[in-house]
Amino acid sequence: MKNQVIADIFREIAEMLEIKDENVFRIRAYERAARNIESMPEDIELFIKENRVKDLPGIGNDLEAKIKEIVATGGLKYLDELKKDVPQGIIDMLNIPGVGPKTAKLLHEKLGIVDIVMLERMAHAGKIKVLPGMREKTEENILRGLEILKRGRDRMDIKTASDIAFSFVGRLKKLKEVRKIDTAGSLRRMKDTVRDIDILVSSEQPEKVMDALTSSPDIKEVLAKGPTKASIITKDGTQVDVRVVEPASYGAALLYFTGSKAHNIKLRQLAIKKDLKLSEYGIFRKKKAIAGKTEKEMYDTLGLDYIAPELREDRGEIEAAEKKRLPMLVELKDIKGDLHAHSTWSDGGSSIEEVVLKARRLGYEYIAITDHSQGLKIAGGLSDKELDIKKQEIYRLRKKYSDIKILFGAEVDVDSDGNLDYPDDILREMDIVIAAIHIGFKQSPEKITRRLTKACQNKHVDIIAHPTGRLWGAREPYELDFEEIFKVASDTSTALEINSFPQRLDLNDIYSRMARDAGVLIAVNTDAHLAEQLELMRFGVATARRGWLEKKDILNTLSFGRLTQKLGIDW
DNA sequence: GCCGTTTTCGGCCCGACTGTTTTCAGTCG
Repeated sequence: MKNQVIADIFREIAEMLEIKDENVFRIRAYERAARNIESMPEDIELFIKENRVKDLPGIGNDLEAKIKEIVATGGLKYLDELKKDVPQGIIDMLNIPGVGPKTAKLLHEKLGIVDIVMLERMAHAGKIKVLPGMREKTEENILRGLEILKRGRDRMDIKTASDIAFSFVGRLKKLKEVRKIDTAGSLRRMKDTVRDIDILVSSEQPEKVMDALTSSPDIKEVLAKGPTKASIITKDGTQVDVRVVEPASYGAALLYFTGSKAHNIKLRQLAIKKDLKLSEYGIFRKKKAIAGKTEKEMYDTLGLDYIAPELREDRGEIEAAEKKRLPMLVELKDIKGDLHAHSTWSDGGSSIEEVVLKARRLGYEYIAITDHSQGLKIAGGLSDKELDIKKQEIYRLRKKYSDIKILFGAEVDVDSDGNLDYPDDILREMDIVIAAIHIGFKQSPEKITRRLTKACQNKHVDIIAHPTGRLWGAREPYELDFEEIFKVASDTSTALEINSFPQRLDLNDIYSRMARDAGVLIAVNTDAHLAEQLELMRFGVATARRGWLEKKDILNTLSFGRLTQKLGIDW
């Protein structure tokens, strides 16, 4: 899977060409290609094999050759050539908020600045404000940008972002000038990680909203403030962008502010084809506004079905909406139960009963209690004797709560050779068996792939949990031969999991879609270690939606009766 | 560098905010 490598190289080229002040459209061509390749739901090597690389949008003769070179050699001569002309230090300066290619180039040419350390020294020494087109303010802004860069504008996981946005929206909502308010941006699209928080407000008195916002006590810094738009940094270092529009433009602004950028660009191109103009204020024929109040109205006017925010990544959703062939995306209410939850029997913090009670409150038909297996000592894995006692406890609770089905199962460790941590005669007794890797992450992709396919081939295994092992901010996903895994999972009717934990969300959107296309069933589980964490399901469902999944693609949308048939549970 | 039911040449999404300007370039989303 070289998609990301290729995208990174193209993006690097685009940055260098910007510094070299090349034709902007040539630069955009590289950026566009990078975006497309990065987000495509198939492996680009497949396209090379089938000689269809040029079928990809934004790829012509030249980029096709470059893609082939990267896949064949791992590098690109053209990039090496560019690197001779453009010092890495200038590229690094582009990471400073407020510094773009023009400024970086000027700083390099006039002051010989080659890295960020040197830039900071020069700024403090007052050498920048004497350059043409620069004064005190510019120098201050560069220093401020350096501070922001140092503090790190890292991405947050979706739940953290969601929580911050929730409290922010809550406060702004109380203003009497605020008519409507929504979060937008990648948070509304439910991307797994989010960099900054976008909020859209509808109001007839934008200035008052701006004033209230920028004078709020939990704000550390105001980056920009105009009559309708402001960017601020909160005390915990999160950037929040707020835009205020009039009600007549609310839908257009929500559409624009939700993005993605690629989705917006494509919509605007579509508008141009129809002799219309699309902006955040509406859709215009000549000068006359013909849509803008709601998003639905905007899509209608373009001849498109309404596209859910989770799909707006320019991954074929606009074409599908034109043909009225968008998927009927799965919804949270379609989920009938959670098939992966822990209890105090292993490393969970809630008793089985607490988990069951929570599951009932969520209206589930069933809940699986799947504690760790014996080998995983650090997580309090259960021996076969303990399993017996736990089973008795589950039987007792089944009698007490007859309105929910409590499944007896385990999250069984897959050892470094692909063997399961319980023998078959124990697994046979379980309603549900989840296999997962918790050790040996550093093995070669081939070996990890073999471990997982071997686990799939065990007839007792129903689900593979968090297949790539990613822990956002802590552990990179391990590389796998997905084609092979999907094939074996499909052949053996083993479901792959979307794990709803915000640091996991693994499988991710792209791989979920690939898995589904390969005929693999998906299970959306929480892996809850506390009863309350059963509520994380909405993030897993969001990831499934981003992967274009429908109700029928997901194991735990089945009623209990259908589930027992599917899994061969003897109830 | 890509792309084409007006085109193989001449286009390429649209607008807000800032700082330096005296009408606009640079940056960002």
